[in-house]
Amino acid sequence: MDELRELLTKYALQNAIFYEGKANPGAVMGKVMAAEPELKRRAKEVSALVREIVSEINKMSLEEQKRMLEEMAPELMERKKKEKSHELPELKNAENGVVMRMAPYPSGPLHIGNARMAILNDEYVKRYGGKLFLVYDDTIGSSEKLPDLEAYDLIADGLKWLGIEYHDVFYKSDRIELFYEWAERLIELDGAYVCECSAEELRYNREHGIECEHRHQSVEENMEKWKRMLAGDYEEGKAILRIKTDMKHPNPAFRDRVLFRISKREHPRVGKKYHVWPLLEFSWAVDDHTLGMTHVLRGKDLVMEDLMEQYLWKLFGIEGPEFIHYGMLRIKEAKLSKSKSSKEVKSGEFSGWDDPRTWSLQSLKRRGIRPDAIRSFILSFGLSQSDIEVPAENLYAENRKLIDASTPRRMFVPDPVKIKVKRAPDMKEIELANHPKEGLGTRKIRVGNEIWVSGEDFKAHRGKEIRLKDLFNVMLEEEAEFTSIPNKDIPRIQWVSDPVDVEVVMVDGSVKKGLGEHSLLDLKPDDMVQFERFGFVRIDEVKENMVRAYYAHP
RNA sequence: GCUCCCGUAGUGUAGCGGCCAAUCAUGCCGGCCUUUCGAGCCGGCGACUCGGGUUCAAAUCCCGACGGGAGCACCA
Repeated sequence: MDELRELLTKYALQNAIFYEGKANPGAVMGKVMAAEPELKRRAKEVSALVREIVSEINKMSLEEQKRMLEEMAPELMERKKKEKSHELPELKNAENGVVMRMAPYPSGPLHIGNARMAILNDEYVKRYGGKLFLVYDDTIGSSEKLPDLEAYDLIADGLKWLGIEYHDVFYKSDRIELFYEWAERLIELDGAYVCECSAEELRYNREHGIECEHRHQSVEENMEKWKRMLAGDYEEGKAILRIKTDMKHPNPAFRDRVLFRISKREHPRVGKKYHVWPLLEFSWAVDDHTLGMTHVLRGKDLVMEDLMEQYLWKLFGIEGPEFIHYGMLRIKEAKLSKSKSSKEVKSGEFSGWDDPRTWSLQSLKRRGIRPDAIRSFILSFGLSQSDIEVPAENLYAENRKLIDASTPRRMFVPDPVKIKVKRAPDMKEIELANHPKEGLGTRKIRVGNEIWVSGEDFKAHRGKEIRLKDLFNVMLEEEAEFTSIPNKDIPRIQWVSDPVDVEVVMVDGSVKKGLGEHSLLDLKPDDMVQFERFGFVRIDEVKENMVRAYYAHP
């Protein structure tokens, strides 16, 4: 047997014994090519030979095949498992370090969608070394999207909590004059013009590829009108600075976009100092260059902005960073709109920026979700460009992994129903473990004549024998008959005696009221507990006879 | 309508010409364990959108269809 024939036979035998005695020529071929890449040049010849050998081998019994392989190449008898890592993909041109940025708009706190932007940046800067900047993208916005002074701190708090390390902070609102300088350069390059069309005209012209009269103004005329814009000679909406691209550009979104517009609204940081404000594309074209960015991570909704920035850099003759996009992420249970939440918070409909319905980082913190859980959750999406909708369950699973072992168990009964146990044995106090597996100590529970169970359990098991978990068995009624003490294989339900009032703020903002065991009063805010058969909660407030908690997840 | 992006199990995700008869997580189902419907352990279910092409070889490359998303704001 020649060398090639022997090699092919080994792999064919291996494939056959892995798959019930029947080898597949394609699969064998693949293995062979992977093992001996230099055979690729003789692929046709090899392929024919494999077919021939496989058909021979498939005539043999599985036993014969095994014997033969054992003789020829025993090392191939075992299946090897391949290890795979699930890391973020490499960035191009990042070997010498990176400079990256996070650019939140301060209209509210970061929500879990914004956390993706922050975490991805943080991961890459830590991987390659370099700098990460926080750049508040606080231009004047729009009437639907207003910058808000308290949002600056909410954002910084959220980043800190997430463990994002950044090296410097910038404010767009401090850089307006820099943008003016670059605007004038652009006008001088005849790359932009002042347009006095109305928003409607502009939209119409853009849709139909029509050039308006202003497009043909001279550089001098444009400069003069620009100066008048800065001087305040125009009212809002009466003049804008537009880039000159091509009104017939196949992509309507690319046609002569607006670079600066007039807004006389008051800005929360700089007041009425400026009334000519840049738009995102222009300010970033300048800043991505002047701040020395190497890579920019942004959502897929901003691809047009890449093109505009690149177009501007070319006009200016400067270089800019690489852009990397990720797809749109939605949490199924959350409606990720900052402006909507903002209204509900301001109106008092929500309890604040940490109301669970906002899905802000603050709200997740209040529910007892760990920042590390958010990080693994976010990293599980990688850098994919698909638009995805993920159930919050995935986040909860990550969090559960982190907290389960260290979280004590307690009993809690929502919508309690009081029962009296007749002829109950005299048990003044019992001692229960805080966790079924981990050594988290014990606590004592005083047992009185009156016992409460949850309304739901009462309804479901009324008239039947149930076990009050860790206590004894009863026929479940308002006047419950004691039956026995030893554990039985019947439904086990939670109960409380010597109770304290408990309120649990649920994810939808509603409040679940019930009773919990007395030992809850020993807890402190931020402690996590699992209410058995109810879910994990974070203790938010402990008063004399009342405990308030936030629901985390099942 | 135009432009761009994306289509791998229920949901996400890895893979990016042969080692894929496809990874991992989550979910679901079953078993064990357990005085929680939790956790753990074991086992199972479940996917390359479709049609052409290139190639000895396609989830992977090319073309087309279909499906989803984003942009076309004087928002970011």
